[in-house]
Amino acid sequence: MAWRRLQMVPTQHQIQHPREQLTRLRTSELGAHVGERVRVAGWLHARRRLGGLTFLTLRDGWGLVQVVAEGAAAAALDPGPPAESVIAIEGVVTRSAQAPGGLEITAPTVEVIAAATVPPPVALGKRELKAGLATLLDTAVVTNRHPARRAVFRLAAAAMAGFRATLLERDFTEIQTPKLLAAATESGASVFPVDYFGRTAVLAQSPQLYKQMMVGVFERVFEVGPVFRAEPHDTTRHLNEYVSLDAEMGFITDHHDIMALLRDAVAGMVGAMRARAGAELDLLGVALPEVPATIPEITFVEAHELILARHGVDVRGELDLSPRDERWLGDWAREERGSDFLYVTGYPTRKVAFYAQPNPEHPEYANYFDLIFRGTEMVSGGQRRHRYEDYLAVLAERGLPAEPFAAYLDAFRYGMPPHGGFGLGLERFVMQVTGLPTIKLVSLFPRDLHRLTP
RNA sequence: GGACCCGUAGUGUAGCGGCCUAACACGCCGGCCUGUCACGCCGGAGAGCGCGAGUUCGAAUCUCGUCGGGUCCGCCA
Repeated sequence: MAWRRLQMVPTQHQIQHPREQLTRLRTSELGAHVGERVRVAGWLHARRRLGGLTFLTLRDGWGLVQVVAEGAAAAALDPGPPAESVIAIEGVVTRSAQAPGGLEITAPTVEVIAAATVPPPVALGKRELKAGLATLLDTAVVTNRHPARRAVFRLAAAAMAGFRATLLERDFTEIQTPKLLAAATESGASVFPVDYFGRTAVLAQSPQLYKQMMVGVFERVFEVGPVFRAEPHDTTRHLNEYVSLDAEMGFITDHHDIMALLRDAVAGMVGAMRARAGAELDLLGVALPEVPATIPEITFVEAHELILARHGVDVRGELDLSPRDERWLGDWAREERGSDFLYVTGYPTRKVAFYAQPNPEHPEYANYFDLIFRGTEMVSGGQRRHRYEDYLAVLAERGLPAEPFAAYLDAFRYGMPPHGGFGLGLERFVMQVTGLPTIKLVSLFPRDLHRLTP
């Protein structure tokens, strides 16, 4: 292992000009230190050797920087530590038109902090990762390091930050509801059972019931957290664990108040992606959507008529929209309304969850909406029922027992205002923004029908 | 749960009955190269074609089973 020679090579304790160890700078900070001798540390992203001249690319949590070694310094890097080894470099920040980004570090000394013991399974120093989905996911611990992969997750983080900021501005309180529950939060949905001290609990498939209860405490709440779905779905837009961005708010007139709130939340998410992750957007070549001041709205019934008129397919008897229908509606919104976003409102009451408030004038339709983003359903939301007796009636009508919902129903027994909210799938949003072909590439460690590791 | 597709070096692919003692690219190893930036050039190692059975004179190539992966639908975010 010839690179071990490096460990004998001068470290920061032995360099020619003994001094105290420099404070580590991030690669993103180097522009303010041109001409100074600095210390950077990170991963060995790439190496190009040209005889007496060696280029290293160092990657840290924020970016990349080129390091140029000549002469003896280059010889000391022959062959050097394997890719992805953790190294620290001290050298002079130099402005150079030839350097990527216009900056590079010259006259370096290289210290190996932790050598990689194997080469990465997929070459990480390339512009693109050449690996299939299964390889990418199975080796996510290292492939997620690639700048293009990391950028996706930074965008997700920016989206969450924008969501939080928007709701905090509007005096929402962030809450965390329990993920271990005694009973399913919504009827019919598949849940994961877990052993709870000898009893069977389930993983929360939605914060729905709890966030509604919390309207009784705070009026306005939101939550960013995981939800778990035991549905054995196997598609490019489903995960069995995903991040749900939930909001719930009291004293509304109807679902349109929620739709306006959601519009602002989405605009806040898009704005935060632009403000906080511009470099990542550039790297991925992502064009952010425009969020219209008012997102176009079409009713469920109108949507069916539209599909008949535009595509000659009669789905008027259906209780829902199929993925194909949603793609068609997305195309229509894009072409006819110039919007990537489209609200579909007024879903059939018997199709939506029991807590959905029916339209007072047309009780067969609910004050409910979906937000379609570029042809895929991204959000569901609406106005909830808020009267105790309405809940008793709907539970009875649907043949659901009241006992599992006792605490939930108590909230209404003790008085709740008209309220509503929504749940937005973070990964779906980021998938649609980035145009990635599968939602599994938007989750750090996706959980799907076949994958429980890593 | 239903329909369909695919499993070949570390990775991505080609080969689709004999020309395969399995090819190409990236990665890896060795050599040369002082401005690369998907560096370039030369050389090398690395798979016996997911696994099992069968058909055939002959199978990576055909059939069946099995395991693994994926796409679409249902359902949802």
